[in-house]
Amino acid sequence: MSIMPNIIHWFRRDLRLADNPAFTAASQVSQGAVVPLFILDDNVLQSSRTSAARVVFMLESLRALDASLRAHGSRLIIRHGSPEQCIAQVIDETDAVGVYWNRDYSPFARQRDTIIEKMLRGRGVDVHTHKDAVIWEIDEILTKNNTPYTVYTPYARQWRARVEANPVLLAEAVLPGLQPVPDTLSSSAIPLAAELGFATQQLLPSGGEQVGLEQLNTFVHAQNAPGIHGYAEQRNFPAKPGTSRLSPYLRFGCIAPQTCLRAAHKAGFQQHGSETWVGELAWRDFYYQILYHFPHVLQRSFKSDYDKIEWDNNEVFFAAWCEGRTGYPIVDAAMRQLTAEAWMHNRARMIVASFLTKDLLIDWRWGERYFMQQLVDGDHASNNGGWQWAAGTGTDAQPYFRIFNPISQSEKFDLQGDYIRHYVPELQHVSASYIHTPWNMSQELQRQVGIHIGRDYPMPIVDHAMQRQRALELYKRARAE
DNA sequence: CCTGGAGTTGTCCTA
DNA sequence: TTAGGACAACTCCAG
Repeated sequence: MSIMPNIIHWFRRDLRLADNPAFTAASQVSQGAVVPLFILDDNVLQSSRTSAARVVFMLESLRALDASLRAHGSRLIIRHGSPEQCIAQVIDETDAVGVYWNRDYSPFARQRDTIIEKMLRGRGVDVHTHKDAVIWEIDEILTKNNTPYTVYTPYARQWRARVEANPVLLAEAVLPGLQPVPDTLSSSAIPLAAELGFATQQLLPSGGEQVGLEQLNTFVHAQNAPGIHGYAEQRNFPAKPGTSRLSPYLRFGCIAPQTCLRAAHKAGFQQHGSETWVGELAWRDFYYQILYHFPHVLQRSFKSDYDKIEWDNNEVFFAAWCEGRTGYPIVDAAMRQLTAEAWMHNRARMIVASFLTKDLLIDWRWGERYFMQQLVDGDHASNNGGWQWAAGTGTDAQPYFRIFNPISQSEKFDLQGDYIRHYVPELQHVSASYIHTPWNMSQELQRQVGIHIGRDYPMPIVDHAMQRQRALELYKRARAE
C-alpha cells in the first residue's frame, strides 16, 4: 500500500495520453500514483452488436497505450469482469481516493456510469468526469428555448460560432510526469482477440494513438493525396483516398476531436476543405446529443409516423445485400469492401443504406445492426443517425421522394468503375460503359470480357424503377395512417 | 404569438 | 443535350 493518495483513471473510449482531459486532470491532482485502468467488460464484448474488427482494433490500441504508459514510467492495469466489481477491487488494492473518467453518452454507458458513481460516492471516493468525446457537449448547444436542436444546420451554426468564440478550446493539454503504479498491483495480460472468441481475416487499420496522430498529420499535410484541402472536392469518390480515415481512431479515442479541430484550425478554418471536414466533427456531436436526448432512436424511428412502414423484410434479399450479390455493382462493391476491411466509404454507406431501405424495402434497423456487427468504426450515435437519415425516418429527414438511383450514383461517383472493379473482381474486364449496368452487355460482349451475367455475377435482384414506386407508396401510406 | 425562411449529400420528366 | 421545375407538406428555429 502506498502512503500518498492514489487516483484511478478509468480508460474507456479515450485510449490515448495526449489531449486527454480526465487523465491530465488526474495526473495534475494526484499526489500519489495515477492508476491507469482498463476493464474488459463482458457486457460489451458479448453484445450481439460487437464486431470482431473493433475488438481487434481496441486490443491493439490497448497494447499501444500500455507501451506509451511504460515509456512514461507507468503501465496499464487490465481487469476482466464487471466494471463495478473491478473498480471496487482496484480501490481496495490501491486505497485510491478518487476515480476519473471521460464521459460517454450512449444509454448503456450512462446507466453503467450512474451506478458506479453512486457506488463510489457511497464509499467516500471522489468521482470526476470530463468532457472529451465531443467538442460541444449535450447541453452546451441549445436553441433559444433551451431545447435540443433536431435540425443539423442551425445546430452547426451555433456549434461553429462557439468554436470561434472559444479559442481556448484549441489549447494543447500538457501531460505532467507520472508516478509508477505500485508493483504489487496485478494486471491481466492484454488478450489476443482469439482468446476472447473473436477471429477475423480482415485488412484492418492499426490501432493506437501514435498511428492515429500520424494519420491525422498525413491528412493535414498531405503531399501526394488530396488531404484536408482537397477534402470537399474528393471525399465523395470511393475509389480515391479523399477521406481522412480517422473514424476508428475517433471511435476509440486514440485521437481526440479536439486534436482534430486544432489541426484543422492550423490548416485554416476558412479553407473550404478544412471547413467541410470540421463540419463532420459537428455531425458527430449532433448525433451524440440526438442519442442522448432521444434515446428511443435506438429502438424506433425518430419520427414516429415511420414506425408504421410495412417493410418487406425479405431475408433472401437481406443475405444478398450483406454478401454483395445484389447485381448492382456499386452496392456489391461497397458491401464487399465492408466484409474485406470492416470499413466502408461514406458515399458508399449512403448508397447501400438507400438501397436496403428503398429498393429492397428492408427495415433500416436490420442494416444498422449489420453495420455495427461489421464496422471497425461502428458507433451507436453516428451509425443510428446515418441510417435514420438514409431511411428518411430521422432528424433532418430527406424528403421521402428523394430516393438514390444506384446506377446514377455509380456513374456520378465511380465513373470509370475503379471502385467496383477493385471489390468485384468478376467485373474486372468490363469497360466503363457497362460497369454500372453489366446486365446490358450483349451475350457476345459478355463472352468477350469473360463473364456470364446471371451465372458469374447476378442479374439485379430487384428492378429499381419498380421498387422506387413501391417505396414511395409505402412511405406515403405510413404517413397517412 | 405570429411570420417567414430554410431544410447534407436527389431523381425524373419535360420542354 | 441540357436546364429547370416538380416532387409535399411540415416542422424547426430565429426574429
